Amino acid sequence: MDLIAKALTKRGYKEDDIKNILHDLISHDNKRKSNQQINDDLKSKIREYSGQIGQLYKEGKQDEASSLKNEVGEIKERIKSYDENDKNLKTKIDNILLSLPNAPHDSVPHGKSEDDNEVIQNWEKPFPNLGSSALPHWELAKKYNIIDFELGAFITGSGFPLFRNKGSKLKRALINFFLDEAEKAGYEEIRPPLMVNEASALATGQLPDKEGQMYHMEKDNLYLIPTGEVPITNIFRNIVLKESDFPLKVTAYTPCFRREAGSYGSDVKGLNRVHQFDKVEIVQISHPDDSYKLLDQMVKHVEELLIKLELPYRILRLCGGDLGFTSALTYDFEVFSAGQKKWLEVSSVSNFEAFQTNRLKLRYKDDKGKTHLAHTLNGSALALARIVAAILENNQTPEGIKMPKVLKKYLNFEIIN
RNA sequence: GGUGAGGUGGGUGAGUGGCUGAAACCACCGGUUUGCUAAACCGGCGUACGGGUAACACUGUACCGCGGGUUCGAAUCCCGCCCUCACCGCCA
Repeated sequence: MDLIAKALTKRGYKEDDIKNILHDLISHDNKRKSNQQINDDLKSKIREYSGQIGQLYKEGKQDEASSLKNEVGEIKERIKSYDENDKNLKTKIDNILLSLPNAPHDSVPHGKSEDDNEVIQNWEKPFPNLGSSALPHWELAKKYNIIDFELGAFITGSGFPLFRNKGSKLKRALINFFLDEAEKAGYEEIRPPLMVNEASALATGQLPDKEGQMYHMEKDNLYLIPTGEVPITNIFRNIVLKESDFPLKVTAYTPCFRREAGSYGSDVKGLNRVHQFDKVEIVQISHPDDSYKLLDQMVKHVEELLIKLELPYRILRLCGGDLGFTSALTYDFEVFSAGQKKWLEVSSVSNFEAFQTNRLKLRYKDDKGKTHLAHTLNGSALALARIVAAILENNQTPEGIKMPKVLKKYLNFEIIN
């Protein structure tokens, strides 16, 4: 309970709210326990009696049997109310628990908003010097006819850009590059469904927290995935692993769909924030003892990608107030996009500890045969839209936009002009 | 979408409404035995929520796809839903 209070405080909950939540939780739970004890006793009585009734019938003692029957009938009435009570309490408890965010790791800084995030690794080298003629990516996109925002808006709506020509090829190249790098790092590549059911969305914690951020198909009660994390992690729903299975590493390229309700202004200009974007996601299922070591590994992996793409980047540790609902510790990666002179978030690498596995029922047996919850981690490696924006802006020259060398083997051109 | 069959423990697979938390076999774990291996034999082998314990042990309840119902009593009967398989229809 102290842990919950501490966790919520760090996330910026008000003291009174915390008190109320805890009070409800404890009193409901106590009630449920005492309830269950009485109820179990009653049920056990019924089992005993019905056994006896059967016996009595065999012996032909109808009268005794029917008087017992009456007694069972009375007990059943009582059980009914206990059962109902139990159900109510359980849904109350579940609702509270589902609404509680994960507990932040000790290293998570205090703070209310993104302004309080801690820069743990800054960019020390100079930024690209483009002079005064530098264009933002949406103008470059138009100039070279590689992304058509208007056409995307015409077909679907704003925030659904249409990539064409070398823009389209650049995306394909990046996806292949990211997947190849993930494979080299030992991740199994999969192609998951892009829609998930309610159970899956609950298990990874998108529901109930992100209800309004997902596209929902009411008719079939399916959700368009907001990130590959959801289908990938749900591979492991309801599974008991052996200790020797760890770590499990899976990667996938998927489009991601987000409603981004409430966003506006320069934040959503061009590729900065879109409703559909491509992402290569990496996920690890870990032994609890190793998860922070693996988190560092994943951070390293993402950093390596940015270095290879020759993009200026910095790494932030999210503060309590900015930390995602499901995460215990998150590192964000931002790249500097020189046309806008702006940091763009391109990756988020998180350790969820047992938050998701609790909902997933993803456990493992230790050598004594006891089951424990595993840990889950994931990260974007990487999210495409903003990477494309940064590549376009940072690499622009009077002759055209130069492609990063590392993409050479994936592209049949070296410059967009 | 239509019709039919089916969903039982890690797997295969029994199961007349009470003696079934569930046979048997396989897998798995522990043990005995024979030079090793193999085999044979013996024992163990689910999850959740309670009680209990220092921790075990032990113990109550629930769970045979999910949710309801009938009954003194349900894996077993009834209803709804979901899923799987087969065939048909439609279709990239």
